[in-house]
Amino acid sequence: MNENDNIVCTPKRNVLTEVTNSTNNVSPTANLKLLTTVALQENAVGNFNAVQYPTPPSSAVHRKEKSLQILCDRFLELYPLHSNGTIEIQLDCTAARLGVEKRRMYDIINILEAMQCAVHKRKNTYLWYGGSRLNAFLKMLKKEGENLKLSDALRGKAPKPPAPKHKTLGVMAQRFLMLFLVEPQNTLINLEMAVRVLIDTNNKNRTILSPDQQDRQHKSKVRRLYDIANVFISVGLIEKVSGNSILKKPVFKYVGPFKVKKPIEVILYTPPITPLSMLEQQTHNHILMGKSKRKLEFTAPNTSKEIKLTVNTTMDTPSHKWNDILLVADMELTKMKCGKIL
DNA sequence: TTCTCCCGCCATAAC
DNA sequence: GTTATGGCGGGAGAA
Repeated sequence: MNENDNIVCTPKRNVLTEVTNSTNNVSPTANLKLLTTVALQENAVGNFNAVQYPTPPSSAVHRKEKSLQILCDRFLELYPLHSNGTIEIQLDCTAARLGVEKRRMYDIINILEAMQCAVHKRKNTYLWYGGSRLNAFLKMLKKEGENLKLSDALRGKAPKPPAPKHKTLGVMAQRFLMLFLVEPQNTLINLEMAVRVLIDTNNKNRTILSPDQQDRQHKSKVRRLYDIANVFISVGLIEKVSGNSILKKPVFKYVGPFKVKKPIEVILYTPPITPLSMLEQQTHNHILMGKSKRKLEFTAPNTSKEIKLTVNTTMDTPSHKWNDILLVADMELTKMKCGKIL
């Protein structure tokens, strides 16, 4: 008898297919997902002391039920925007509680971090501020959007802002939001036009990209904006407006700063929403700036001057303005189509 | 057929 | 060297 016979071999990955009744091999990520589910079920029996979200078999879960918007909704149930003080978020635990892969948590937390709802504290750990600093940050974003002349860039009257080097998703989220903030209330923006403003077409790499590569890059950015838009909808910053007569594709409208999710949550969690003072901002700047090389462009207001600016909340924007913006969108799409043909 | 966007590979940063 | 993070695009469900 060989002594190696007593050594327990590492099980083959596809052994879990017996549990899932799948005939296919199980990837490492799928293994993790399954283990997470099993852990959840065991924790449900034990004392997990948390809201449980048992994960139904993937075959029973519709695509829409797994959307980033719904996932973010559930995330915000765990960590409300109106929570008092700061909460420490363990990313892996949160992913397990929501029954999703950790990768999906990065999608959400990166966007929320870009909105200063959270800050990366250390490995696997984020500090959750909720919406406490959102109002002040939106004012800063509006100012920055004006500096970047995004409103003019939207109409082709100004150069597009330079491409971000790091934290693309977060930076794109900030810039996407800027587009709404620099425009009057009820301005409709669609993803195609947003992408064309947010992507720097003059960067060096652009010149060596083939039309096919450019097309793929464009589509990739649109995909990212869908992700961002879904999180923004969940947060209550924007709404999807469908069924307009000019554009077939949905457009988005700013409805922020952010919504109160449910009446019961107002009772449980909601203090009055108060803009963060500059003093408080400065106190936390060292945390917000971080030391990561993967930085966001805008992390905190820099001057007291910026705090004086207000977000345009005019409610009586004339309806012809909608048509104006839709016309811009239509022109952008037409230009894109023509450019593609040429 | 096109739109929407989930999923997970894999490169890079962080440790 | 290992692990954490996040860019990216394939491809499948929804419209």
